[in-house]
Amino acid sequence: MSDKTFYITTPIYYPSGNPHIGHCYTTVACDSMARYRRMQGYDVKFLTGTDEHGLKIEQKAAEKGVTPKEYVDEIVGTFKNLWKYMNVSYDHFIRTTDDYHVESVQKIFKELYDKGYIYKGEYSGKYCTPCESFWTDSQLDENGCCPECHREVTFAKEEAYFFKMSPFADRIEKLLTETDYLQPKTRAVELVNNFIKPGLEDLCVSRTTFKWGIPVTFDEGHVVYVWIDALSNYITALGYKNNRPDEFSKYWPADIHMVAKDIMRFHAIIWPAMLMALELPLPKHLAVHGWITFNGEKMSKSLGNVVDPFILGERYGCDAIRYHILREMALGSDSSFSNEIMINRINSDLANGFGNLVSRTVAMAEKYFGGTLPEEREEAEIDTEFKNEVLKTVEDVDTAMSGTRIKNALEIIFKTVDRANKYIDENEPWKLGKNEDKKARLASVLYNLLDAVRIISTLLSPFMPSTMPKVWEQIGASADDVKYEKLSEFGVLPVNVTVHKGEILFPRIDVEKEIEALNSIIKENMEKAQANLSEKSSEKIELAPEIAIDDFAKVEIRVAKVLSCEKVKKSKKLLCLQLDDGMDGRQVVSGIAQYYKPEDLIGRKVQLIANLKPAKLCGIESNGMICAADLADGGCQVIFVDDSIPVGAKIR
RNA sequence: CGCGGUGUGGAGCAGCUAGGUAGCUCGUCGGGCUCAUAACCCGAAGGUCGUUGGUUCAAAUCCAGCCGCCGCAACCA
Repeated sequence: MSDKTFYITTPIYYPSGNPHIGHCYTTVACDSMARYRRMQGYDVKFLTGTDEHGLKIEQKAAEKGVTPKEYVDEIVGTFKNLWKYMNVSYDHFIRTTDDYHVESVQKIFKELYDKGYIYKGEYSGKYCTPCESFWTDSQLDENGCCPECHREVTFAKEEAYFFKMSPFADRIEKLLTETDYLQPKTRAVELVNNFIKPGLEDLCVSRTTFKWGIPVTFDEGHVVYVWIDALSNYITALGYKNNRPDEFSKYWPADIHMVAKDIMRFHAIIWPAMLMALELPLPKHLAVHGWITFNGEKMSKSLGNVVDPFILGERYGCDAIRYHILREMALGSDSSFSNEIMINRINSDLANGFGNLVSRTVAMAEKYFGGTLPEEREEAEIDTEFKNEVLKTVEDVDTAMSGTRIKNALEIIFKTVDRANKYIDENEPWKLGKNEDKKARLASVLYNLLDAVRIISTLLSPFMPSTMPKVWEQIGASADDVKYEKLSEFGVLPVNVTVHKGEILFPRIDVEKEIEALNSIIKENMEKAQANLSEKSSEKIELAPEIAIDDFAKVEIRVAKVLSCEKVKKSKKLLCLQLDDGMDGRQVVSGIAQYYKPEDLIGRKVQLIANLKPAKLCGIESNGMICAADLADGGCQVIFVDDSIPVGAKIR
């Protein structure tokens, strides 16, 4: 093994549900980076895993009537199966329930406490007693109630441990703005402006409201909250402060943490702060990629618009799925996945481009030479140019991969595939084949093509590891021929190489037929999801605690008429309504902009909670609220009042 | 006036840092070829580079304003 090391990680995924193509995205990208570096001779450590603690898992397990551990064990199994299926070559799979991880986290927590970075304080906020949960204001539902059970919340305090972030603010800002830690860097400004400039708040790192977590060793009742538990997996997996073999000194700091943009913040700010507090070196790069949107919509499990990666893989082969994922992936921006884009991509690049190149080259070697090339050769001037272009790809790919630009690397390789197809036309081997005098020239052309395929397929092997060995078999390349060191020259395959025509690598897909098939699968899924939703909502109606008539009398509901209505600028959800309430008129802000246009409301009569304490939303005063019903699909419908009822009438 | 990004032929994008013939992939049309997975190769059509103004001999590129879209933050009383 080389002394050059390469440590790359995926986030650890939260096993509250089965994995989907979004998880594949990050994991397959890391896998191709890991395989690429391994091929180059690096001593690679590739880590993935699952983040298994927390309230949500505890609750889901309770719903199913199993222990949290039993619950996650099952889902972790499906993650591992998917990675196996997608040919993901992780070196270690960490689970935050693993003993060594628990041990390390407890030590890390204690160390931070001893160093004075963690202190005991009070966590205060809106608390829902039945759910035993704290909620921030933004998590509450539209009535200011618990988002889980929709009961009233109370203001409460509990003891909690906090991690001091402020001492690290300056260093983190520099890390983000002055180094190339963050890829792409455009997001640095966003982070600095939104979080660092307003002042970093101390982070709550323990909870007493649930049990399913790592206990704080020196204070019974407290469990370590997600941050320290989950983020530290990147070092506990290396044996940091536990009895696993010490790989920490070898692999740390990590070369790349790859994450999706939704968890960028934690890896860009909190994780560096933790490492600074522990006085450990910082990771070299944080590669942030965008979301996947499917058919233009955000992917959503509850909507059911996600096609299961297993099903896609079964239809087109896992390498085709891997290729599509990697080819569309870009750091920073979102990528839109649609069945049509995917199928067209597979057809044009893999079937027509690469697959067909291999097929026609091998077929000609068989047709003209019975499979084994003769040794007589005749090189031409045109060959040098071709060879140089092919060899150039190797360095270009390396440049792209060094910047984690996987998509770019694939673009470069496929440009060379096109070049090779063109080389065939330039030489018209089918004409050479008809002329006995030209056999030596023909042998040279075919040899150059086979050797070019050797280089191309070797470069592609980190991205499509299942298919490339089949290519090597077809072009008669030995394991030794496809080593990375041999990519810098032509003439590696044996002079009298023997080819073996095999099965079609990437069959062409019938676009219309497949899209129809996939759409019906999606439709079925969505119907199932809908059915699930309505089933759940009908089962789960649970009333809020009983109230007395006096309590109800406290609420004053009156009929009001909407005089005018406009969107609150700079907000997505808010409409600002001017109401005739039978008194002096009033202004109410309501979060229904996504469901109603201003003109839909003007002139209509609505129910107004008239004695609600005024509040400011986005800087605009709101005096009361409008009654609306929540719909099962997450939408909302205003309760309009019959026009015959006069404005100001009291409702009870 | 919260912060940031983006707007380029039908679609998706590159080019903009260091101004000077507008480029790539897919699609469309025409031609060629027949070794190959109805694949491959060549050619063509198609763009006032969001809009208005400014700087300059010269602006997709620099500056200012406006419009549209997206993301983050805020926010569902």
